[in-house]
Amino acid sequence: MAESIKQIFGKRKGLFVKGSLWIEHNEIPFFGPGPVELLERIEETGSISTAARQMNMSYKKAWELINKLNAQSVNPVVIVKAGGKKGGGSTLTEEAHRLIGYHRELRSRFKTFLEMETAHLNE
Amino acid sequence: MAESIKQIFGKRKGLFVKGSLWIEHNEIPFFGPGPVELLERIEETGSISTAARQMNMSYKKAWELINKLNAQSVNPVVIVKAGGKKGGGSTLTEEAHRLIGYHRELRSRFKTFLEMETAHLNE
DNA sequence: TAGCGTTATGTCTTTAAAAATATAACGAGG
DNA sequence: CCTCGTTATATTTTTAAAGACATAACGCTA
Repeated sequence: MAESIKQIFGKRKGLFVKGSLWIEHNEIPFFGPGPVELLERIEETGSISTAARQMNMSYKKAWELINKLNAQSVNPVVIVKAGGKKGGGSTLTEEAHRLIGYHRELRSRFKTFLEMETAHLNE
Repeated sequence: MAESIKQIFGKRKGLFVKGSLWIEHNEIPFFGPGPVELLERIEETGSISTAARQMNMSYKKAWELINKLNAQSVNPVVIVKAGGKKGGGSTLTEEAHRLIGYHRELRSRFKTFLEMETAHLNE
């Protein structure tokens, strides 16, 4: 079956099954690969702005992501403080750590799925 | 594990794992859900333009999709004829049928994957 | 050869998303 | 009470995608 597909393209290489994955809460998509990396970097740096800089993301976009994330969960996922020592900063809550861990596993399973489908496609 | 995630959101319902899937050939994405439906409707109607109309898609966009599809495969997937009886028309080749069938199966497996992950997420 | 419905393209406008820019609030520490 | 780096937010500009419009080519049929 699959080998009859790949020969449509002639070449052996360069045929992949790709995809993207996210979580939706009440119809609102809220957790793709971007937010996860942002959370991880916030944990490392303790700052939304430097985390965003590292990812080459505008502070505004990062802040909006965090804001949305906090709004959709019962308890905030990132606790933020403006002003004070070193100007302020942000730290992750337990919920954030759980989300990161879960998403890592989910993405790993998805990666396996895509690799299997790609292998199947290339016979 | 998963139940400790869902309680972050408080509510029981409305939590889904969603995703999208496509095939890439030489880094170029070329086959998502849109093109499949277009192919199916071309088969039914024998015409790109009426197929596009049915999907509420502009003829131009439909034509670009078909063009790209034909360009990336060794043999054309849709054979098109301008002018002639009834003004012309389009028919699918064997390759198109194989693509449609394969894609249907692929999407079915993906659907199962998403449903399993959603169930797992909601415990 | 005129008419018809389709394929084939170019261009222009509209819309939406992203990026850039600017500015204010915050609050501990010097 | 001033500075500093961060969070918070509004406004403008740029860019990209989609859509709308217009027009020509095609070739069978009458």
